[in-house]
Amino acid sequence: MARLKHIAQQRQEKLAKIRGQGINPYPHSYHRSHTTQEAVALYEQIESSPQTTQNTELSLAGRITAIRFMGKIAFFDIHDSSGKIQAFFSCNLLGNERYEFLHEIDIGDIIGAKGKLFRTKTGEISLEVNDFTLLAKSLQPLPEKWHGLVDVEKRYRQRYLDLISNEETKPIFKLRSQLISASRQFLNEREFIEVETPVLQPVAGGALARRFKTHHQALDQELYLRIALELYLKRLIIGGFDKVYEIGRVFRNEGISTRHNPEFTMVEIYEAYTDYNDMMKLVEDMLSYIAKKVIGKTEIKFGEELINLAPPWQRIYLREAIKERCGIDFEDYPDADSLRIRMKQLGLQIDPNKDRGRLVDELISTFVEPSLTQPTFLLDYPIDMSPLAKKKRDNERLVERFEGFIGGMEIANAFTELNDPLEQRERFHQQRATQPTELMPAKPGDEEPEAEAIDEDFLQALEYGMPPTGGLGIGIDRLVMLFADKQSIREIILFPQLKVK
RNA sequence: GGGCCGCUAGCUCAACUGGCAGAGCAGAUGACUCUUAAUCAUCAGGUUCGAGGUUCGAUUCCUCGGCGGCUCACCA
Repeated sequence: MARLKHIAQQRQEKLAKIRGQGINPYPHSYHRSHTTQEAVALYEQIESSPQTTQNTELSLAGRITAIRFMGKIAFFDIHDSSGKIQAFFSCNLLGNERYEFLHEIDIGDIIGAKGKLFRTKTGEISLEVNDFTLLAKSLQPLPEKWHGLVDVEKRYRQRYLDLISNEETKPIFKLRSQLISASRQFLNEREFIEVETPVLQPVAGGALARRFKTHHQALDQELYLRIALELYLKRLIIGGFDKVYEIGRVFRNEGISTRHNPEFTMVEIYEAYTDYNDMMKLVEDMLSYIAKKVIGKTEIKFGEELINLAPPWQRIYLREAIKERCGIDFEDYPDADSLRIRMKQLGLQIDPNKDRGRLVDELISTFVEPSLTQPTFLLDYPIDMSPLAKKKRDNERLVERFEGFIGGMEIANAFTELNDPLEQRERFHQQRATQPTELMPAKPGDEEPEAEAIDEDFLQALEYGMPPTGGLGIGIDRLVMLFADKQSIREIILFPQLKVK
């Protein structure tokens, strides 16, 4: 009883009272004729065309978010997913008994109401209710009406309350939905086919990240949650689907931050007989298509910046970008040790376990990434950090890879896919050899090394022959952050990962 | 995992240098036939995140722990 406090207890008493009157506080269904938004639009239309003064009865339903009694009349605010409308109740119209029953209704309850639309003296379109039905009794008090729910932790843990009481939350997730939907449209229009590949994988590859491990009982087999979509989508290219994509969740067992959630959504796109140049074109076209579709223009505001997504985006060679910003030409440092020494000279604190690829990555994120506000492609990465990309046509130490940056965030990653099965095998082995220790089992008690079991099944697939292919990955969450102008990934994921209390 | 900051009524926030833990909203009761952060009157509502410690006395100071925010590391 201490936990089920005062208000909840009072509401339970009301609930019992309602049941005592033979009323079911949780009926099975209710047929509404309009959403609140449709109702408001309907009345505006009726007003603007005087000849059709037909004002018919309609029925609405939603959650009560405010109650204002004024003696023998009352005003309730009713919210549904489309918006809000005011309901007007009067003792005259409802009769004493039904009017009195209104006192059993609380803020937070769901009701259905029938009546005709009108404008109040102060000009608000309202429903003059001649009949109403309780559809669900609420037993918990809602957050305060004026400030809403401010406590960030509660907003994430009880997202439904955030959605109910903070008006600005719902549009973010509508935007997210539209963005994903526009991505599908774009790709479908270009005759890509959408596929679904395993989330549970015996060998989770395609990226460098710690995995989540799980176990299948019946098979008595270890499985991993996927960390990328890549290796299965390439199998489909080999299988003869020339244009495939998948939008799906991937899982990375890494740190959590304002830009990282353990599970996040990626779209990966593969197209046979293209290379990374074609993929650049695809990213530009796709993002400006999405922008036009979702917000009607290619300019977006992100923080203080105005970003224009219209193609063509700036293209910079990675080597030049790094050299320009910190004076280091990574081509002068062919191994991790020499590069590390050079970086230490700049006052950087360097993790001694980092291999050359990771050191270059650190140069990017320290010196280059933050300044890439306008859409920019960084081109041609060192081979060390890209085991799945094909070498440059004229440089053995670089691969045909680009990353797309917007608003200082990495949004896209793409390469001309490596399709030489023997070289791929060799690169996997090299990668495993330089694997930093932190990807190895953390505790001595852990079983087999987690890092880089080689995906033999994938290598076998490659041996059957994969056409030259361009591949592209786009982080949907980052894209939503950009479009929603949010600096934290938790604001654009409905239920971000939090510790269990 | 490290650093900094935060946690007080259902919600939003106060409480000076350590001295009786308070307000608004939400709730209950009453008044009110056009309100909309309705208004007015009355009432109720607390393990001050948890456990220790210092003190005559702790929301306040100290230690440990929990959860969160920002940030660094890892990563995308």
